[in-house]
Amino acid sequence: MTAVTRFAPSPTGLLHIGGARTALFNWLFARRYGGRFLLRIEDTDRRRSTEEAVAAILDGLAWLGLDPDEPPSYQFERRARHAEVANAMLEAGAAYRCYAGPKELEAMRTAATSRGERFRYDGLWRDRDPAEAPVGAAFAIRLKAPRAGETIIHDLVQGDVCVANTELDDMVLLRADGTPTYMLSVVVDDHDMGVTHVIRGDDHLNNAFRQALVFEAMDWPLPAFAHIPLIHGPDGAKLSKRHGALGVAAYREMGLLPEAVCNYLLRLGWSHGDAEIISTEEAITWFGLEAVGRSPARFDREKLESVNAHYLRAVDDDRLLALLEPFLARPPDEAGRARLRAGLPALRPRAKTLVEFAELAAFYAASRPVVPDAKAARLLDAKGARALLARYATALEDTAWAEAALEAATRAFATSEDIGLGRVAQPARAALTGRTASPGLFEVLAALGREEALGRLRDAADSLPTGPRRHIVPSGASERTKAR
RNA sequence: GACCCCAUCGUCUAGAGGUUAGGACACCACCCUUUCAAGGUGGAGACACGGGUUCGAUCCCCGUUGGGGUCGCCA
Repeated sequence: MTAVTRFAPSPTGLLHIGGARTALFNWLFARRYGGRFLLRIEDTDRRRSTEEAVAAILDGLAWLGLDPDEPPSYQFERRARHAEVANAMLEAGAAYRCYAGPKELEAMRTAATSRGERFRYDGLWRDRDPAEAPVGAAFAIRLKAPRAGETIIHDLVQGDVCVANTELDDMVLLRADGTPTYMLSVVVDDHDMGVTHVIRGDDHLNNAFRQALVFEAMDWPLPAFAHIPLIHGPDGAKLSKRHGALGVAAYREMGLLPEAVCNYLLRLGWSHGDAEIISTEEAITWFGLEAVGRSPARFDREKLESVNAHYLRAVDDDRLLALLEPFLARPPDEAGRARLRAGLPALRPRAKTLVEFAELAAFYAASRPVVPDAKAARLLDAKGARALLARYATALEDTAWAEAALEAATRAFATSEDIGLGRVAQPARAALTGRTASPGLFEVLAALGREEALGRLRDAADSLPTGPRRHIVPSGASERTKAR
């Protein structure tokens, strides 16, 4: 089988998470069956389509690595072809001219609503003698839909879905201004592009019936349909602005990795046994529409971040460093970058996102003097802490600068001071990182390097108490000054 | 409201007539421990309800309830 799939977004907003998943499934399906994945920008709504939205879609797909196999096509450019098909249908008697104006349609709609019915065009001009048409008036071309029987879609995900043709109305194919509607354009384009599998959101399932009618009217082969369940927000309703329907760019800014986003999205509505972390290669060999679930899934940010944490550990150092820099408050200097690189391994299991990672890594990138946060300051201001750090720095001076040796030296120092390891580790951590929580002390010391580490220790030993009320105290009295 | 779709732990899901109903995220406890993580061990936690079919239903059928989607000369 040679599959041709397509992703067909309308450029009226961001590439949101649902669209991204639709694109992913289409991309995967094409890869799986050695076919082609196409991108079609459905920009026939001229008022709402924007250049920025097109750019956002292209950028988003590129970031996710879901590149189309051919340059994107733009639906509006094919309007002449669409009109041609509409006219062919008119010729064939599969469509007719409708002269009903907006006011008449509105009346129909309100009448239907008041009767508690679903609005359907009532076929006013369907069988009317064209001779009665107002001369020179604008007309729309409507599909002459069957009025009896039923239409069945053999959906690859939803199964056979059947609807009575009385539910379907004579939809507009070509507007009064001569532009094609979505319903027409989609069918013509899917046919002309040779699309074999239409994989899209469940919200299009109802459209599939109408589109099937057009395929039928033109005697074109029907593509296979696969309507995948929508992604819902935490409250169970379709993901929308309400939940902050974010573009994929927002996920990048949250510090998420594209491979993590793809992995998470893949598992939303599709599964392969107990597999959770799935590489792209595995996804391509495993993916299939038969394993796509039928029920909608809720978006869970925590799980996404957990998947991201997993991928964060696997990113190689160079890429991670590059990824991290935009998230750092200020770009590190050469030495800072080297410290950061050395500190990477111990940081990896501690961050779920690049934002968190950058936050945790800041102390490596920053240069002296380290400014302690409130809790760290309290530790440093504790009685005897600064003097202890001074002695500790001295004790480390001749130590070989490697984790094991540093640990041995530190333990020996604690023993000589007759205190527990924590009593020296905690203030040292505060001096070294400015925080009370950090990677292990010895990892930090090693990554910082001898000069920087001893410098930071002595900076803290030499500085004055940093409590909220900073008074200048006579030297020697500092130990009695309580930080409160 | 009409039409269509859906229904297993809080969430994502495995399961395709017989299972102690499995895994993941989150949660709780313990272990490890210089802090925070990570890791390890353990725990709590689900088949919406009612009828069928069957020797036997999470699984098949019907209904109920609940949730969702669609009802444009938007896409």
